[in-house]
Amino acid sequence: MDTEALRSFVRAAELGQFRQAADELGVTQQAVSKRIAALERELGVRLFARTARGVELTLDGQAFLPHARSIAAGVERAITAVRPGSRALRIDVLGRRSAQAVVLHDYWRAHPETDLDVVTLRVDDPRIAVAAVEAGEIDASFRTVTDPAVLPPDVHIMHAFDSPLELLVGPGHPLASARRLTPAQLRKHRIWVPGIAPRSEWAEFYDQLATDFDLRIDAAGPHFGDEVLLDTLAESADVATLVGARDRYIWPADHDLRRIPVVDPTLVYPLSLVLPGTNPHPGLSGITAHLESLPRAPEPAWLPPWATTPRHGERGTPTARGTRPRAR
Amino acid sequence: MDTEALRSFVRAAELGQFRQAADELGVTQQAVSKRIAALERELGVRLFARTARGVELTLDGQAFLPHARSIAAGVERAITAVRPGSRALRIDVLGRRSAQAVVLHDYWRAHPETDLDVVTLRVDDPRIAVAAVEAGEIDASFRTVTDPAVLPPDVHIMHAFDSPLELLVGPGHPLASARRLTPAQLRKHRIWVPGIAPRSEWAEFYDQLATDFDLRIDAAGPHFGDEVLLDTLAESADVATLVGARDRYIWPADHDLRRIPVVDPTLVYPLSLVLPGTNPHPGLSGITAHLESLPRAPEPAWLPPWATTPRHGERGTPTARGTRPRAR
DNA sequence: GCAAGCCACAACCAATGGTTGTGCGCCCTT
DNA sequence: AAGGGCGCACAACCATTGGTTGTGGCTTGC
Repeated sequence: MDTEALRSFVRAAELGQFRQAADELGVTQQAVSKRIAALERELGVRLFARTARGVELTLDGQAFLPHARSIAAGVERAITAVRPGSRALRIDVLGRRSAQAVVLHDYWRAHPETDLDVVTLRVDDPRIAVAAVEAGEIDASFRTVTDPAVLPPDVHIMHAFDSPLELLVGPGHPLASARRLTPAQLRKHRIWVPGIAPRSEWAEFYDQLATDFDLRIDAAGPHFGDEVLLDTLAESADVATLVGARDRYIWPADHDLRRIPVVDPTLVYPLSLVLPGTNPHPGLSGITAHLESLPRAPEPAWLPPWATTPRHGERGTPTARGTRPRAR
Repeated sequence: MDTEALRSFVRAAELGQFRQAADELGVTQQAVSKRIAALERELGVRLFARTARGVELTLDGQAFLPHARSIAAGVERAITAVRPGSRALRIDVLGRRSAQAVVLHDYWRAHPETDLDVVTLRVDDPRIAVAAVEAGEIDASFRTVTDPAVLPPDVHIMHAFDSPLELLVGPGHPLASARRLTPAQLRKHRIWVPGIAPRSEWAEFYDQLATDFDLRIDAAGPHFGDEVLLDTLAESADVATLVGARDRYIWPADHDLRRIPVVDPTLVYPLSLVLPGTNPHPGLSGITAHLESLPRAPEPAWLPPWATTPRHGERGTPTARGTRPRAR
């Protein structure tokens, strides 16, 4: 099926004439006639009744019209999604089930008119993401640059939102029935976070976390996918992992996994957004405003030392907050 | 843009290989390669990065994929909407702004998975609608057959829902500030209902209404469209019309038209649905169940004598209720 | 009765979209 | 290091499509 034929059909149905539609579309009347005839042949039904003063829709044509409109609009959106120069807002997330994607989805549901495309760079190195933002291939990226020195001058970074961590354990784990946990209670338990690339933002985060609270965080081993991780957790009595509270993991109901909030202090993974300093995409301001409206994690909270952006309405360095949990 | 190329793109993106996609689609690998190349040329971007073991999506390809999926799904729905034999549920309404369309829209919003097409036969004669139902061109029609003798044996009719009437007047009309009106209060005022075909269900209804309540109902004159009617009402100090309470008329805000409920008794236009007795469309049962769940108009109510279907939970003939309003 | 307007058909031609055959590059094996 | 396997791209070829112009039939309105 040819989408040009669909557009011709829509226009002819709206105008009631092949001739006018043809003029608007810049082709001859005969071309429109052939396009419609081809559509009718392909569908096996008559779409128009030919009258003396033009055409009018048959019942099949009436039923077909809204679908044709919707397809033509979809084609339009698809083209704007990739059109070089003025394409739709494009944001890089680490995964479709991540809290980042959830936050973007929330924004899109509140502003459904936004042409927003969510993509994944499939690389761990934040420098590649920064380069992609700088080159304009993506309009923003949920990455953290722990060393601000690597940022080019026309690339900025902002705090996106706080992602409080929860412990994810199977039903046989000794902590499975806890309603909430403190970091101190995690001390003797093995926490397995596979698939962490060395020297990545996640590695640094877990290193710091393990040091500050004396935890047994095991980042070794390849990551065979979420399914393997979740299966392992479900069957094991001594393996736990940490997940973001807003991450959307999906597991079979019979796995009976439990998410347990960690509090006092809340362990916060601070997510950042890498953005271009010059010529940002016009749709980006809505996203940043939405991010700034999100509440920060509740106090007391622990954040890694490289989260140098001060929390709203606060003075002092977050590093000071980070090294020792502080009661509110 | 060719939708076959889009389907190829989606399948290739999902499988990560042109070869497999080509096998599934029943064409050669070279054909898929050419289709994708044509898409890329048309869009002006590269959709796939060619690797040694197949292909993987570029950022543009990632952004394009959900749109391509949505278009392909739309094409699928468009085809099922008209496919002879097993097409989508198709229901005839008198107009897109009528209460009938509103009720169908309500149903569809509650059951968005329903493939439902709303069409309009554009004829006044209910016998044509009955013939269309009998022939299977439409699956149901919101028409009223006042003489059941014309119904073929395999076509049925059911009460659909009650449509209480409201008076629609401009700001200069003497009744414009009323909160509600009784039929007796309408007696001296001219009520204009243009575009009523003689001997149609509407003509019979208004005839009966005028007789029973001694009203001045003027059904003469051609109907030049809703805009003309609404403009006339807005400017006139002595013309009013009747509209269904759920009809969706749209008028400019500065027209300042008012809808005034008519009560004591409520004037009810009883809408019916014409359906086939044999081989009804499988999706029809949901519609009829929805219609039966709708509340009847509040008592006291006036209905035309030919509304012979007894109201739920009532005995006796509605004709008796019709000739004289009865208090609850 | 005739002119005007609109759609369909015919003839023609360029371009498309499919095929088969082949070449190139990468990975993995030996 | 060499070679086979695999997967995509390019070339050549051909049937079909999708555009054009020209024309005819039909209805409508003057």
